[in-house]
Amino acid sequence: MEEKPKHFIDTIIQDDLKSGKHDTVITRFPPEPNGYLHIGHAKSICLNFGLAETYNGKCNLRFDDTNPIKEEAEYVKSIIEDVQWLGFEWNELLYASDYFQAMYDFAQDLIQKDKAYVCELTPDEIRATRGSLKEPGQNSPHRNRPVEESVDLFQRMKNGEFPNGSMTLRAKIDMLHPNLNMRDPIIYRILHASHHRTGTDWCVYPMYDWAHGLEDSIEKITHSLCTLEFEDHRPLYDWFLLALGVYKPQQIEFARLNVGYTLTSKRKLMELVEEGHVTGWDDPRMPTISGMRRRGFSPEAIRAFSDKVGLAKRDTVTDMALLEFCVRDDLNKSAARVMGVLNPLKVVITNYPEDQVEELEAINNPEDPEMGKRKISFSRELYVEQNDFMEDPPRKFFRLGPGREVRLRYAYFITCNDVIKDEDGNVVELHCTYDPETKGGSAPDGRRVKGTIHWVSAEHAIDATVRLVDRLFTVEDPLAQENDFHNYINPDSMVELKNCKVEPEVKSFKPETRFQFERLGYFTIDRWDSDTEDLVINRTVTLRDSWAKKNRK
RNA sequence: UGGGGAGUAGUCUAAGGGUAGGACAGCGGGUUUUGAUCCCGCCAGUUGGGGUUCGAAUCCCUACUCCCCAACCA
Repeated sequence: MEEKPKHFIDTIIQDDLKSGKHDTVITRFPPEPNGYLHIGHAKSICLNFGLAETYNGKCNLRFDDTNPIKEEAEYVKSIIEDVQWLGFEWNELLYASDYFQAMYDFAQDLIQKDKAYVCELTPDEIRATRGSLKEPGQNSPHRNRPVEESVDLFQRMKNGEFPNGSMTLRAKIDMLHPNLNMRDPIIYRILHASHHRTGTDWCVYPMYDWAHGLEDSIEKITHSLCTLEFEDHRPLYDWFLLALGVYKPQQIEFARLNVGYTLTSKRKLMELVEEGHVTGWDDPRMPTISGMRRRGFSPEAIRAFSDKVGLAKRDTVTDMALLEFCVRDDLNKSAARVMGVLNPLKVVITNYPEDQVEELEAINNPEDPEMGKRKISFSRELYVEQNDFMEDPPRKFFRLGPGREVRLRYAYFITCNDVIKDEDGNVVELHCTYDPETKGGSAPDGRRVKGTIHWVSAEHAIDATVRLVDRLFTVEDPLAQENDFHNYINPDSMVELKNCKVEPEVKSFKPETRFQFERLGYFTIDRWDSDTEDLVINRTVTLRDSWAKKNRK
């Protein structure tokens, strides 16, 4: 608590604690269950739960379920799962719908105070009389109807006596107000719809501005954090709570997170799902929490990222590279290493005995000795990566080429003698010799090799399908382009490789195990599509590759 | 041309009158049985113009640029 504040909201909280305005911190994460949570929500979750954690306060998970037309129980379920997976515990699990009766009662109170009225204007008429950015609005003809009449009408709205759209309850504020939100905003609309929790109990549903402040107030939220677009709503938030004379939390706005080469808009993500550009909300390419999970991102990495992106009030696009850094940084420490060959090229060790098999020792994680060692089988026929061989390599290519010697990781030095091709001239096999003196990978004569490559024993390797997951879009900001964002969907965002050859060790990995294929990247076992018959592996992120980078230029 | 916000290296973010700092990215080097990790170094910034001040990213004026608001969405 004595710590230097991490950002402007942290500063406000520390000041409030110091001044005695509050003696505790109560925050909330208030998602609408109308879609899956994405990386932007992860930032908000980490912020709200993190602040509560830091100051020994509380954070509620509260579903802002005031619009039955868009909300579904499926989304509630996914959101609960996502928050838990990220590793946070809520103080209470709540729903705005828990407060429907209380909100209704407060609305009656507002009418009694002559600060709200039932309006019978149609949606078109309301729009027409709201004015515009530079034109003031006009009063509704029902604005000054007697309180009793509004009381009666509102009750009958609730009782379902009127059709959708025929009436609204509006706050009586100021149709001339320069802030459009203050021009007699609607606080209740008629909706004959079934709600995921309250069924058909209600025919009227509160609007966001009415509901949200009340939810915060009822829960005694100290700091109500939301994104910048609600800055214009703060005067209304305050007006309602002041008008009712109830506890008023402080709303504080921060800039939402944007990340390059992807989208953080629930609506647009839903389009990608519904139009079949991805396989679902949790497609490994999606920036949803469930998508990132399936791709192999760890909760720790996402939390570290949320911490590193910072918090301020300006619109920004965070570099995807930062997210990738956080993922690598965490997985480097935690993920076991194994070997896998994505594009296999057969290698025959011509001087290695036909039926011999040796068990060689390999380190599971050089960053963590606790993770131990394992045995890997070596034999006469192996697979190596196709791009670890070049027929006519440049000098700086530290891998296999005719006459070149390399080290097979944890095994032997081998030298390439013959290149076997098919009739089309494609390299299909290499004939190499090994140096029996170099077992384990070091030469007694002190001879050094420039390259070390990964391999698997042909006889022992198992097949796997590997999905190379890449950025979803071809441009950094798909919404800032001349054309619709659909034009920038990356056609190679997920390339599936069949018949990859991997260490048999991988078969023992449970779904969602995160591991490294040495020299390639971090991978995970797909939580849905993989089984013991058909191993399906997603590439989370590549390793940094300065060789590839050099060649790109 | 109504209202509300915001402008600091390529990106994100500190510094609130006193040496513009950190992270990511990039570049260079060292170690290395992963061209990974790790270590060292470098590059690079206050939107423009005035003013106040010994001293301004910070205070004042002004210009400019960008974002949000006209759902019975949240």
